[in-house]
Amino acid sequence: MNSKSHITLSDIAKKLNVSKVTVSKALRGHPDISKETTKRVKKTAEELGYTPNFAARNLSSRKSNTIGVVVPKIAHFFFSAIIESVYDTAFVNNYDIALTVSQENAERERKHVETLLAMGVDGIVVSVSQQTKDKAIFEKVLDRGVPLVFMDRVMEIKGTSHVTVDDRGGAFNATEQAIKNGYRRIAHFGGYKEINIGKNRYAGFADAMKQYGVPIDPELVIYGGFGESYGYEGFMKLYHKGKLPEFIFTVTYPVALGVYAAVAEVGMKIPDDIDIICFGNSNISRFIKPEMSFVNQQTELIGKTAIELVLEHIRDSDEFKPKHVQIPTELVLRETCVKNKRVDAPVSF
Amino acid sequence: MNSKSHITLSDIAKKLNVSKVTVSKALRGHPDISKETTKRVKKTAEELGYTPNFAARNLSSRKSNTIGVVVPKIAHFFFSAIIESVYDTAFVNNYDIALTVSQENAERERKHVETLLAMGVDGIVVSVSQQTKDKAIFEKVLDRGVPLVFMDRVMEIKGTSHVTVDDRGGAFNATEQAIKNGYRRIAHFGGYKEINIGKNRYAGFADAMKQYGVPIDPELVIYGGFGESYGYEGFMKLYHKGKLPEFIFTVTYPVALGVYAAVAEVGMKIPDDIDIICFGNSNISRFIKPEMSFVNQQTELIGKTAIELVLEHIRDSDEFKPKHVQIPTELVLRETCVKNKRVDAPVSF
DNA sequence: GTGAAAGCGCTAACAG
DNA sequence: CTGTTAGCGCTTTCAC
Repeated sequence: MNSKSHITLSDIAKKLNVSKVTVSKALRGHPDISKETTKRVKKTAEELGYTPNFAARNLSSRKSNTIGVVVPKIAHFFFSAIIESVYDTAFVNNYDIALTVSQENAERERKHVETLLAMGVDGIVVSVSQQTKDKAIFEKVLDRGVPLVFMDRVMEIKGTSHVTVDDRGGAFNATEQAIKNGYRRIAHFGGYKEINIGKNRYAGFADAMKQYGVPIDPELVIYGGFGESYGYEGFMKLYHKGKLPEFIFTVTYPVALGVYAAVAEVGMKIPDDIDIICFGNSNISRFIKPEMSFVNQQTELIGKTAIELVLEHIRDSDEFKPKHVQIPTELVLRETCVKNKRVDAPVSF
Repeated sequence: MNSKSHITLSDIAKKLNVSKVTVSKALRGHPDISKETTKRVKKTAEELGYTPNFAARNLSSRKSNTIGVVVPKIAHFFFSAIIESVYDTAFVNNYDIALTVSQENAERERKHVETLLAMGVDGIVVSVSQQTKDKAIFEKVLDRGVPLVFMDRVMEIKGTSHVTVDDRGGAFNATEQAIKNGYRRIAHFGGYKEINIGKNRYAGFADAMKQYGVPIDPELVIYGGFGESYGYEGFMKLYHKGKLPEFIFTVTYPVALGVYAAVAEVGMKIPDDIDIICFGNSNISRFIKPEMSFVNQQTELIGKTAIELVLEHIRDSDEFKPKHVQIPTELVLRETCVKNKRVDAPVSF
């Protein structure tokens, strides 16, 4: 704000010879006010170039019409896709978004939540950082009576809603697909096992291996992170050990991309020399050859659902019971994980 | 907000037998207040779980400590990288960011700017949508005395600062590199020519072609958009026409990625059958083989500079003269655009 | 259908 | 160093 004098409700009121209250109500389309007056008010507001003052509005109404969001990262397809959907969903519902980025840092996350509270947001949506252990700040949110929804990366706290992906089921399907193609030496690049998605995707992998009686080789289960470099390094480690698997199931698309690069570097070919599938997707996957098969996690739906859940909670704040929504996955087959490995000795179940 | 009663300044004041003002000042570390009192105040604030009310603070101080940002898209590396840097820079300066997304829609952009004004942000940073023609909303921002900075995609409006990339110079360097490698039939996939970056990158391309006396074949200059699909379609169009160039210079990394996919599909090889370079980069480029050479536009620096410029303007609102900062580019050579096309007939200049 | 009074929680300006 | 007074611009009763 600055020196320039602003037009306020009173200015409009004066000009129209009505009270502030009438103007305020008219501007918000309150049914108290006659169509006639409402029209006149809106017209002069327009003419005068009136801009409402949200700080004043929020202070007196004790609502902000804003949903606070905390994500660990932006510059990664998974999150940026979710965020875009979060913004779109808020937009159609006439809500604003206050977005903050923790950069995978728990302390920064805590500060951001404090800020959102101070801003008086009507609800908060969080995807926690990799570090986050302490629940205190989230309990503070609940204490304040602010609806809280976790998205993808969750904390188990009573009173909060969750939107998660069916990680275990999706991982099961991917692994099963590999097994049905005849693969037996199957590796899993799992990200971080401390985080729910790492844990659950491993579980789905293990489920499938067990169900089909395929042994898990612990040396082929590799952790380290969710980014490209971990895929690259993981592959190289196995390669240099001389312990290459026939197949790799990765916890994220970026990890798989790292594997692509490593495989190319050592002069091997996907899917003939080593085959692969991943959990998740990317906007560019259509343009990376061979086009990878993947477990689709419907990012758009995740963001949309999270926002709709907070809104539901906000609007229904007495009745609302926290919900745990699980977004189903879809196995999408492209050019990897589609050929039968052992043509000479087909397996059937 | 909700039923739960909040702790306010008065509560702390009462408990400590001082006035609200003292508490307010102490909490903000105002030098008026003694160390002793400040300490006590902060301690009880902590104990009581005090959360400041920004709406009240903003209303009374007429500042929001927030910078509004409008970008056309999030789920694209270029913007998400800038946004991350915008957030980081604001964070170290103790400012909040109010981010909005226009989705390349001028009307939505206008609404978002109105919202930011209503929120009373202290400054605004905008990267305009592809559609934007009307300057009115931005002039309104200036009218209100709110500092305005354009970032990458700019509008020519007096009183605003600009952060742009040296598009023309970078495009020149890329094209020159191709020419020096012996290429003559050079195509340019240029995005949209209506937008400054499309215009300027073409200009740099044309500069180089002219300077080295290489004719531009109009059929090899293709427009359509900044995304992958335009690269794919552009290549296919030329391919089916039987008018393939030796070399393509693309306006963005995604466009080049589309070309990669198309080239692979028709069974050709980069860089041997057709060579390429692009303007811009992506977080995944290291993992796409052959690794593309590119014009680096230092996304991080763009976001950082934009925020620093608004802050400078905000802090110095009388003295400040709008600045036009141009971020230099760097030609980064990897595995494309590095071999001399005509080994038998080397060219020199 | 309209308006008067009161106050949201905080900070600015000044006085002591 | 501390406190008093006033008011930011709006919405919420509740009376008319």
